Amino acid sequence: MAATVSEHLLDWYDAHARDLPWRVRPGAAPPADGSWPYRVWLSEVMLQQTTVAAVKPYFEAFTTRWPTVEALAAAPEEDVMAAWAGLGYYSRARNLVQCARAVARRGGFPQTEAELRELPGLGAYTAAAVAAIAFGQRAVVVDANVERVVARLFAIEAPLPGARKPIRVAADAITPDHRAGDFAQAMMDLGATICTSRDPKCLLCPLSQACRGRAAGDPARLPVKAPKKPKPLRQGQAYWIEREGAVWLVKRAGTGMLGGMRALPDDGWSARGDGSGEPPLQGVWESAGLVRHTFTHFALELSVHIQRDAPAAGGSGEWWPLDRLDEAGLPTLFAKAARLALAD
DNA sequence: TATGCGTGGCC
DNA sequence: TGGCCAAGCAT
Repeated sequence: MAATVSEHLLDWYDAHARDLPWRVRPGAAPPADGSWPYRVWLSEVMLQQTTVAAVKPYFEAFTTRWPTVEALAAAPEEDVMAAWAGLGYYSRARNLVQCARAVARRGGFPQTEAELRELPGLGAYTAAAVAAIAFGQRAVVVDANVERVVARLFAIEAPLPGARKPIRVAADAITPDHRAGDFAQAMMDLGATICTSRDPKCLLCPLSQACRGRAAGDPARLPVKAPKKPKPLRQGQAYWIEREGAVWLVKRAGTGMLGGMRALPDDGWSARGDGSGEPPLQGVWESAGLVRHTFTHFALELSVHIQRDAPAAGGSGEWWPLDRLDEAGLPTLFAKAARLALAD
């Protein structure tokens, strides 16, 4: 049965694999210029909790600008953070630079799952995925797609996240010794295109005959998930300080929310509570309106205030030319606030 | 094990 | 339209 599942799936993958910029077709040779593990790693990090559609333009931009891990390792962290702006989960960008530098120092990516797991930003999933896809190692690759497929295939009723262990055991049991990388990608393609969260297309599924979730009826209810906590609503202020065709930008603290990213000055709002309401400058402020933005764990209503012809701004920051604002690498929240201020 | 951490698309 | 969801990691 285990062999049957992986064989059916690999046959399906040979015929239906998605064509993605970071992939080679099943059976084709990877690029011979040594960039293959780099491209696999970069795509896997970008794809953490992020959709294929969102990743594509970033992957193209990164691999054009930094074609090798050595090139990325030599880049200023600031440039990488700015290039990552808009993709979210910015600790990934900080870890990306640290990882690239560690890999460049040691002369290339390690090839075992255990060594990969030691690199910054590589957890259980990414280490297994890189080991399997880039180096052909047998590894048990479990992401949200695999969890969904396996929970349905074996009709695992226990709710996530508690069900992680039995799901992993089941995934291990169906993972083949050969073509582990193709198998992992096939499971993810199946989850993304057939065994989708809503409205799974069982009639097109190569595993439907073996699927206990389908046999039990209503496979879409699996996997069962624990209820989510409600998101609090926070209020905050942001300040657009303009002078002679430039705006005052600050850099946020290295860790935590939007860590290390350029930003507008604000009043210290956070997931824990509202901002102080205190502007960073004296003077008259004009209201530019409200930005609503929902993060993973809270929603924010950000009031944007404008001061033009401002005197020298205090604290640390930089005057950023308005005609190059798109190069500042503002995360989406502050890009929205900037649009509001510029439209005013 | 629970929590903090982005964003955009979907219905 | 608001909640859900998407190739998770660090602590």
